[in-house]
Order: sequence, then C-alpha cells, then structure tokens
Amino acid sequence: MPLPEVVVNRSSPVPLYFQVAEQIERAIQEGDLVAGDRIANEVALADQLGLSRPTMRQAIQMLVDKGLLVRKRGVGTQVVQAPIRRSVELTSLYDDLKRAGMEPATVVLALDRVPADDETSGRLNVAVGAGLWQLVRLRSLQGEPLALMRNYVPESVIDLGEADFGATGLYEHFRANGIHLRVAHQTICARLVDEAEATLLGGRVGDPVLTMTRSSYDDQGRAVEYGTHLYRPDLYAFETTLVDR
Amino acid sequence: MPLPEVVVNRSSPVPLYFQVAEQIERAIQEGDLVAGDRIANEVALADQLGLSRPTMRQAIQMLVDKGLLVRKRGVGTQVVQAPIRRSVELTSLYDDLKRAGMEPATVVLALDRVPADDETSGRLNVAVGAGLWQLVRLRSLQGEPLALMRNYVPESVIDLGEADFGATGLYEHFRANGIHLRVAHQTICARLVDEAEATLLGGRVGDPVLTMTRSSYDDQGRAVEYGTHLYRPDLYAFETTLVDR
DNA sequence: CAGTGGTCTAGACCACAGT
DNA sequence: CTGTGGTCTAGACCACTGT
Repeated sequence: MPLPEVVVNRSSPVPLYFQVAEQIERAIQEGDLVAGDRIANEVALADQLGLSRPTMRQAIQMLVDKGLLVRKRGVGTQVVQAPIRRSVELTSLYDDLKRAGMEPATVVLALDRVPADDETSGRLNVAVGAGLWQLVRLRSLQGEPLALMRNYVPESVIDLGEADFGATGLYEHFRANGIHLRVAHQTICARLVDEAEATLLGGRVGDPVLTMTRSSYDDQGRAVEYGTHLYRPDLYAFETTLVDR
Repeated sequence: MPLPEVVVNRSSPVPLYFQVAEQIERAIQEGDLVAGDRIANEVALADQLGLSRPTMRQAIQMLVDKGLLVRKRGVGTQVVQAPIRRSVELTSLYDDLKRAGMEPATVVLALDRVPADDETSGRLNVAVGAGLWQLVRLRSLQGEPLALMRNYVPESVIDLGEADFGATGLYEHFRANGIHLRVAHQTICARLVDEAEATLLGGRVGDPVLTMTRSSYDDQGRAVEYGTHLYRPDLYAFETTLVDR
C-alpha cells in the first residue's frame, strides 16, 4: 500500500496537483506515511489516480519543495526523516502568532509621514525625499513585549492613514487592498539593545536582540515595504527549511 | 526586444530549461533586463527559442523561485525591483566564504566519538547512546575569529576519522563521499556568549552572538548531520529570499 | 474583448541506481 | 537488465486582467 486513500475531485476549483499534494502531506502528518517510507513511482501513482504523469509529478514536486519528500533518480521517492515543522512562508509575525492560536496585542507607537532618506530610498527604489509612511509598533504576547517593528511604505503604494494596526497586521492590510506580496529579502543578525529599546522591550541595556530587516515586493515586482524589526531572542527564533534544487 | 540573445544548445547535457534560465539570469545581472522590465509571454518565447511551452515555463519558474521574476496572470512576467543578491543555498559557511573569494582558516578544536544524548539522538533519529562523531571547529577570517561550530554525525553515516577539516568543509567531505544533502532545517536565534566562547571568539563576556542550529538530510531522507553554530554578528548575517508560491 | 499565465493531457526518450 | 526519476513535446482548455 504505497499511498493510501488519495481521491481527487475533478469538479473542484482546487487544482488536481494541489489536492493530491494536500492529501499526501496529511498522510505524512497523521503518520500514515512515516519517515523513510517510499511511495510508489510516478507513473503508477498517476495511473492509480487517473491523472497524467506531469500532474502527479507536480504534486510530488510541491512536497519536495516543502522539504517533506526527497527524490532520487533510479531509486524512488521517500519521506524525509524529520520532525514535522512548517516551512517558512511569506507572512508577518502577526500571522504566525494568530495561526498558533496565540493572542498578540499590538500598540502603534507611531504612524506618520516622513521623507525617504538614503537608506529607505535605496531599499524601496524611490527618490530621496519621496513621501513614506512610517509605522512603529510594539507587539506583546500575554503582556510580555516580544517585538519592536519599524516599517516604511511608499505613499504611492497605499494609504495607511485609514488602517487600525492595533487590530490588523500590515500584511493583512496589504492583502485587503489588493496588494499581493510575492518576494521578500531578509537579513537576520544580532546586537545589543540601546536604552530606549530596552525600555520598550521590557529588558535592560546589554540584553541581546535578534534583528531582521526585510524588503517585500508585490506581484508586479514593485518594492512595497521595508522594515527593520527587533525580536526578543528568549521569545522568538527564525526557522527555515532549505531545499537543494 | 523582450528577451535578447538567448540561444540553446541541444547537444549539451545541460537541460534546455536550465540553459534558458541561466541566460535570462545573466541578462538581469548584467543589466540587459532591468527592474520592472516585462519579458515576452511564454508562448512567444517558446516559439522564438524553438522550445515547447512547458520547457519555457520551467525556465521561467526557476527564476520565479529564485525571486528574480514575478508572474501575474493576465498581465505578464516582470523583473523584480530588487538589488542583486544570491539566494540562500544549502551550503556551509565555508562554501560561502570560498565563493566570495575570502580565505577562511579553520582550526579543529576537537574530533572525537561521543554517545548520543537526548538532544542529539532526537535530532539525528538515532538511539540514545549510539555512536556519533563530534567535530568542533573555530573559523577565522584574516586572523579574526568568525564562527564557532559544533557538529554531530552518526558513525553509521560516514567515518570522519580520515578527514582533514582544516582544509576541507564538512559538506564538501560529504559530497566527496557520495552523500548528497537535500533538505535542512535551521533555527536562528541570539544570546550572549559565555566566558569560554568569548575567549575563543576573541570577544568579552556580554557580547551578543547569532546562534544557528541545523539538521541536514540526504537524498534518502536520512538525517546525516546536526550542528549548533555561533557567529559573530559584527562579521556575519543570514540572508534569505522568500517566495510566495 | 484580447492577451496573459495556470492547469492538464498522453505520450516519448534519456540518465542513473541497483540487481 | 529493470525500474526509477529527469526532461521534453505539441497540443488543449480555463481563469484572470485590463481595455
């Protein structure tokens, strides 16, 4: 029984390869397929499900890209011997926490318009002096400060004046306004907090912080957001899955 | 001129989609295609190059996955407005530095056999007490300590006793012995160094460090390596490119 | 409406691994 | 040698975007 109970619904708007990948992923997460198991070959699977081989292959490729399966020519496809973790996706911390069922609270420390300086103009591909929204937020989890976030968004991209960032994440606000993020570049490093940061984050001068800077681009390739964030390393870490392609 | 000077060599062993992707990437990096440029549609490109549409599509997909292009249905494919950076790959720091033309020096502080404890056995999917190679290295750049790396490899995977890790990276040693890494899970965080670490890294107690733990899996899905590394944040940062799929 | 990417088919041949 | 994934073809229809 190389792959139990996968069925596809051809009248669903969900792509066939996605349906198949979803069900295989669930089989892995529920233990029907365990680490090291080999699944049937692509041709047999495609035949078994009544799909063409390219479609079946696309389903498997999706899980290879997620780091759940590995393929080896001449051998077959196997489940990776790794504990179950989700891969890093293009979301904000707010999304992360909500998905985990936590209830983060966000305080907006500043929301104003500033001219682009050398740093932000370069990151956002706008002229020096161009109008930017500046958003500074402190995010806490059960009363404990977790992250201090500073974001810049060109005025030409969206009007942030109307948004309530105590209730809505920045990325959620983008999505609701038809801006679809596609690519982001992140740099992660560490340093010590200064006095102002320590006060806000509930620590002392000399505490370490994780720093993350990120530039995000939408589906037109346009830079829409640049952020510099500080995270308390005792409460947050970055997890990534790398896949060799 | 939507896509200048792409030619394919059908007698080359390099896959056609790879040849095409390579040349488009070079066109972007050399400025022949600049941020915001739209390339011709898939059908036209395939026709122009004498390829089938799926092959042309695969070439474009490769660059979308790298974060160089973005696609939008009904609109087209455009170059992302981002400064040129390489995407994170599944390599060691040693590979990174060598590629950058730097000459890192590595000192092996320890190479011995230890029994797996609770932590390492869980990370490597071996029994508690199973034999592991332990490798501790200090990496420096032009005399300046950069990273302190501790790695564990099951004895059942490979014999590390013969290797010279002053001259060869761990990943390079894997490759040379037919072990092909495919997937890795990383966690990045920060803390303060203790006294022993500070001495080795050339700093003082109270300095911040970037921490990274990584588990790597080969093309059979087998856990082959677990490492906990410390990086000096003034000399190193993690860069990642995220792509929404 | 025309143009674009998104999905899907039913084959084919090849390269590599293991027996 | 057999079986596997890797690549490639020449079409097709659909969904979405912007005019």
